[in-house]
Amino acid sequence: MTDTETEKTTGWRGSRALWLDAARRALLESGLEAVKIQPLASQLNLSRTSFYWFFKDRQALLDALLDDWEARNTGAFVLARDAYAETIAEAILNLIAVFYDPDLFDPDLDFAVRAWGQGADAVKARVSAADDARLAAIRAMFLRFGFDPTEADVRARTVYLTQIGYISMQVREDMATRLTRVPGYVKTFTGLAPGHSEMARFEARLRPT
Amino acid sequence: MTDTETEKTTGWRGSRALWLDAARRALLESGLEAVKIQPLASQLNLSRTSFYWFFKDRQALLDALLDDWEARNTGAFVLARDAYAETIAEAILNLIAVFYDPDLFDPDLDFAVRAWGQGADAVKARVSAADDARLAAIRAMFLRFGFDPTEADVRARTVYLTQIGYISMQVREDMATRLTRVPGYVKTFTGLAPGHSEMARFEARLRPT
DNA sequence: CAAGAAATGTACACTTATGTCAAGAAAAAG
DNA sequence: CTTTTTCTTGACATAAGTGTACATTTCTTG
Repeated sequence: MTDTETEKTTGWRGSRALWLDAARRALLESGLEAVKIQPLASQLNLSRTSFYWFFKDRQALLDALLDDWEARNTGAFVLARDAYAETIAEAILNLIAVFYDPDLFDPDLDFAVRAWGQGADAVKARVSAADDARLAAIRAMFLRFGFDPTEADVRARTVYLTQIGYISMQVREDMATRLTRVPGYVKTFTGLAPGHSEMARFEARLRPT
Repeated sequence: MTDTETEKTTGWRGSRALWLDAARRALLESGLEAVKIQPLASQLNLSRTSFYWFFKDRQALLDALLDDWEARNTGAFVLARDAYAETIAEAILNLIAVFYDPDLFDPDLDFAVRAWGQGADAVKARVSAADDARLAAIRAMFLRFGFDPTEADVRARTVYLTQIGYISMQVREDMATRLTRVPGYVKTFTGLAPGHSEMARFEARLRPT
């Protein structure tokens, strides 16, 4: 039960990570309602009660799931905030790149946790805390480029809420479609269109994905 | 069983509308998971099985709930699109007024339905359709004021997604706090700050709420 | 290869939900 | 005040989920 992060491969069929992964998949695809031990056991071809060797009860699984979300989707914003940028447009492009990178930010997971929070106050509180921290990071970017506090706040909100809105719409678009809108967004967000070299650098960065 | 919209007051304890209201409250406060017949019956102090006189089964209740959402949160956008406006700033203010008016648009219900859609494809489809219609209405506003199609699209998205994002964050702020950000939003959304008289007209409109 | 630890599975007890049926009470209509 | 329609309820059958106890298997280690 000592969770030292690095789970070495055992000869056993099940594992804590296996149940957790299955739980996350269920949460992503069908919401909290689908995170039930019995169905997960079927998917894993394991006896339902085997679960209780790894987790005390269902609540322990849900707690682990929330920790997992926080670990995955946090830090990306701090990364973007501290990234090098010569103009506000470049800074915003850095941020957008984070949103577009599945390794740094998982939009579906974020939405699923948000939906989950509707019914669970403890979850809602953690989501709120994350929102505050993220907004603060974005606001810092605008402040650094000389926007006055009030305007920095509103612009940061516009950037962040637009992303949360996009995530909440649960759209599935290919990268090409999304990219066509990026210059427009940057212009709207900052009041200034991005330069050609800035866009080129941005697109190059997205390529290896 | 003939549902002629105008439910007259009967001497009976229960009614279709009573169950539907309770269901909506449950959906709003705790999500779909809470929309169960047994708990609702307890809240209403009615026998659980009484429900089946008004609805065929649980699914029928959920269908009604979705119809209810569509009836409530549709049309508001068309209203805003067709409202009189001399400038794009005024047009956007008309739209924001719709979002801020609980009689025209219920943000919590919208979020709850969106969260519900995560697990139910049929629901997701209806939400998507609503999103498309709403985006189209907002895009039309920008087009009417001479924005070119690409820019109108991105700006419409920014406006709409910002709202959906705000709704999804489930924040509880008083009207005064929200109002302070409105001029900033209009400036970001349209590229032009609203005039004093425009803001005055907007605030006056919100007053009777 | 024996012994112990790690994981699995079976049986049981319990809870909460759904939906049907038929008996009955309460309004409304006559 | 009777009849009829509308609504209410309790009993039943069923399903899906939770969690505990204990026996059993399967790996790992000495």
